[in-house]
Amino acid sequence: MSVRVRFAPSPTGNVHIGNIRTAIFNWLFARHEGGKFLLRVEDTDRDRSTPEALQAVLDALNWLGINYDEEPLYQSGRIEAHLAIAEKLVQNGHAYKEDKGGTGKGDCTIFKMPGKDAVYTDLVKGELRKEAKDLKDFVIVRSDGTPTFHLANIADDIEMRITHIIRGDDHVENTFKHVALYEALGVTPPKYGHLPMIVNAQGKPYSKRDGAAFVGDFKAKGFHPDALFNYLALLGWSPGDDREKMTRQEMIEAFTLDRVKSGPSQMDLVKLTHMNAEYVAEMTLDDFIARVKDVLAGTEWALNADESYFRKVAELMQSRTHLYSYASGWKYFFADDFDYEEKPVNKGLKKDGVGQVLINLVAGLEGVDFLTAEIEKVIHTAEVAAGVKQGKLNFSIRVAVTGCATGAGLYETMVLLGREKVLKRLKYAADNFCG
RNA sequence: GCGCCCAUCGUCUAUCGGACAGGACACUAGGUUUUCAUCCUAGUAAGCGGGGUUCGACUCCCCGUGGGCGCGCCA
Repeated sequence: MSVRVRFAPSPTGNVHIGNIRTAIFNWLFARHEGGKFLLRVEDTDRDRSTPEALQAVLDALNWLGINYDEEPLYQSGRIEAHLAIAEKLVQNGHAYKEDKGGTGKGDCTIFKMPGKDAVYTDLVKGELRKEAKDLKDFVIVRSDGTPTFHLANIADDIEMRITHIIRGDDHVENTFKHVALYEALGVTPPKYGHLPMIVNAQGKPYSKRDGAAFVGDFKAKGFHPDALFNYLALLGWSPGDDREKMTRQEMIEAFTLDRVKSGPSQMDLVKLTHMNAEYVAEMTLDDFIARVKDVLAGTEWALNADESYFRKVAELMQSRTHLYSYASGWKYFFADDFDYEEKPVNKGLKKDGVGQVLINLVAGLEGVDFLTAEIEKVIHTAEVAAGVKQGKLNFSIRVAVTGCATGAGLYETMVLLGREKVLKRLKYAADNFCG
């Protein structure tokens, strides 16, 4: 029997990070087993399930490279089928109709639990059992005639011939109900595996308040999809050795559910960022430029930039770009109206004597070839003249020329900027910031 | 409240009874005879507590503690 798994999002426009990790584990499992990864769109909430919302979900999957097999199943088109199954259960004597709780809203259809202890073996948690007294009958069709989650869920899983259900931890208790439903229908239940949840620093479910929570947020913040995928795959799962940065293929080969941890894991944006930096550092320059330009779309100085000059800047900055969004700080390479950061200015420029040193530097830099070695010599000479230690002046010069405290190699940055801009900014800084 | 699940450095994790509990992020200290968000080196840091089982326990069992999840005509 070949493996068939599914990802079943509700198209509400956003895909939560916990849900996408579930998708990743399902996908990895399917690819590892040589099976199918299917998509089911749970669009029964007609108000929220707009075409745009569905497209957002599809975009998120596509962005992360999570491809699916076969045509998606739309749950909204299957209500008749769901109800037919409920009717069959009533006829079999496995379900009954009743005005539950005496609401006066009319009868709903209730599934009758078999009244025996339930047990199943979870692919990640092991054998789980529940006593009959803790298993209550539950509604499968509401009094307004609409099927509930439980009914729709198993009906569609049967229709899609799903063999393994890998889903969030919060569904463990439901599994006893679902298995009972399968058995009442005379269908062999699929295997279940429940994934622990992703929590925040407080141990609570990871949410929007903890920073980025939806796939789109990570894209907007400048994360590379492969890095997010890799990081999420390792949250709760490990290949068993010390590998962390892995290719898709390596993850597929190593992925098994018995290596999934059963306790919750805390999301660490700092570590994700580090992993992202590794992906960025090793990609080709062309790819890097394309991604960065995507982030910079709509930014005037970037749009108007000279191609080959932009390329040089990107080359210089790639290894220090942890997130694509860092590129928004490259403005000083392209335009003179960049912002000077307050702290570095206070620390590097607003000190006695710095202004004069910068002015002296202008004179020194006017007469030499504008190359790193020559620039270095001039700066050293200036340092000796000012009686400061070698390298001491670099920070002030950097702030004067770029407005930032950090960046690529100072001399390389100056060469790229060119003599004209450098001298102009040195003078500007001396005049405007230094005492 | 009842039921189920979980428990290794601050965080993500390795270890599936047997040598100094390993790696990564973060942090700290050096180095790269220039900054630095890159790179290199080193260091700090963990088995929740109590009982067992065993020659031997992080690993198995029990109790406690802590945390998570569930207990809807929500999904």
